[in-house]
Amino acid sequence: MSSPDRPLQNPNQQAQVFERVRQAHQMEATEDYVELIDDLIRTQGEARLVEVAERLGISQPSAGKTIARLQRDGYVTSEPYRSIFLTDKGKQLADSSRARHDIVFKFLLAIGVSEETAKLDSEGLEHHVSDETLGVFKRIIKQQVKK
Amino acid sequence: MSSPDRPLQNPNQQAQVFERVRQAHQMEATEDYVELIDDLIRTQGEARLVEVAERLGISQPSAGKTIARLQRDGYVTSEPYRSIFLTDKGKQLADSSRARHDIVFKFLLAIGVSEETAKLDSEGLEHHVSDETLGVFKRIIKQQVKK
DNA sequence: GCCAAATCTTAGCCATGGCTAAGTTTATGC
DNA sequence: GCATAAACTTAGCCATGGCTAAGATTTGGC
Ligand SMILES: [Mn+2]
Ligand SMILES: [Mn+2]
Ligand SMILES: [Mn+2]
Ligand SMILES: [Mn+2]
Repeated sequence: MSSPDRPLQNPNQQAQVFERVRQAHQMEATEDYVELIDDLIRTQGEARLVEVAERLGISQPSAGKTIARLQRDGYVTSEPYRSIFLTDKGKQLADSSRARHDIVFKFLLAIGVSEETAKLDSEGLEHHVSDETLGVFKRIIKQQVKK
Repeated sequence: MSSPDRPLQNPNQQAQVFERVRQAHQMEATEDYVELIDDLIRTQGEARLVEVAERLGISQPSAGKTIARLQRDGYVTSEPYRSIFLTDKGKQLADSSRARHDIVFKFLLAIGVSEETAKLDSEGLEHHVSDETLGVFKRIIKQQVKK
């Protein structure tokens, strides 16, 4: 029942690890919103607040507040009572976020995770995968396809 | 340059995916704290606030506030100016969190990610891995060891 | 074209998790 | 054992991201 040794690492190193997670979380809402807005524009022609809120499972005022922040930070534009548009910056973030999300999703499928679980897990995992790890994921997806 | 089809899923289903990520994030601080506190008790004999704060890379008052919440929720006990102890509930959460964290870390190593990146990525990823995916990770770690 | 329903905004609330500044208590060194 | 340093608490600030209730605007049906 004894647990394996786990020597403490350098305090400053460890602090940098947690700092990086906090940074990832700071971008998370932004990435999920622009990705969703882009999906809605592609498939429905426009992104309405009511639909963004419904798909996130939150209230319209909550979604509206975050949209205001996204506008403040230059990811979207929106006028009162109108639908939401992505800026170039927002579109670029949406594209890269979706690409990363898709790789994480396909990777999970490739190693044998079910569709349903892959969909659930990838929504959270996507924001914490480094470029290096993403590269490894891509390689494994390719190998799987070959077989 | 065209992107693959990505039909929108059912709104309610999608909302449940995001709801699950929000739940995971709600437990995240708790898990990281009890895991760290347990590590400190194991290796240093006790967990002092000053060290918790230093290793998380945040101020002492910030760490203290979260410790107060953990106490309120029954994960730790602490008296003013004394070190921090885990309750049974806290110890159990620490153990399962560490086990999961270790599996995610070792899985990344097993598929070819570097030590440094595995350490960084696993700190965020650990909170979003379902039991099903964790099972697949374990299997792949075992296979790797056999080779 | 008008009324009702849908959509969106505004106002105000809350919890979490960051911060700094300043005060209190405990520990340490001499 | 006393002075100083270290550790901890308190107070008060902020941003994010949830909520409800209620008011404003737009849309759609007839
Ligand atoms: Mn995504
Ligand atoms: Mn996501
Ligand atoms: Mn996360
Ligand atoms: Mn973590």
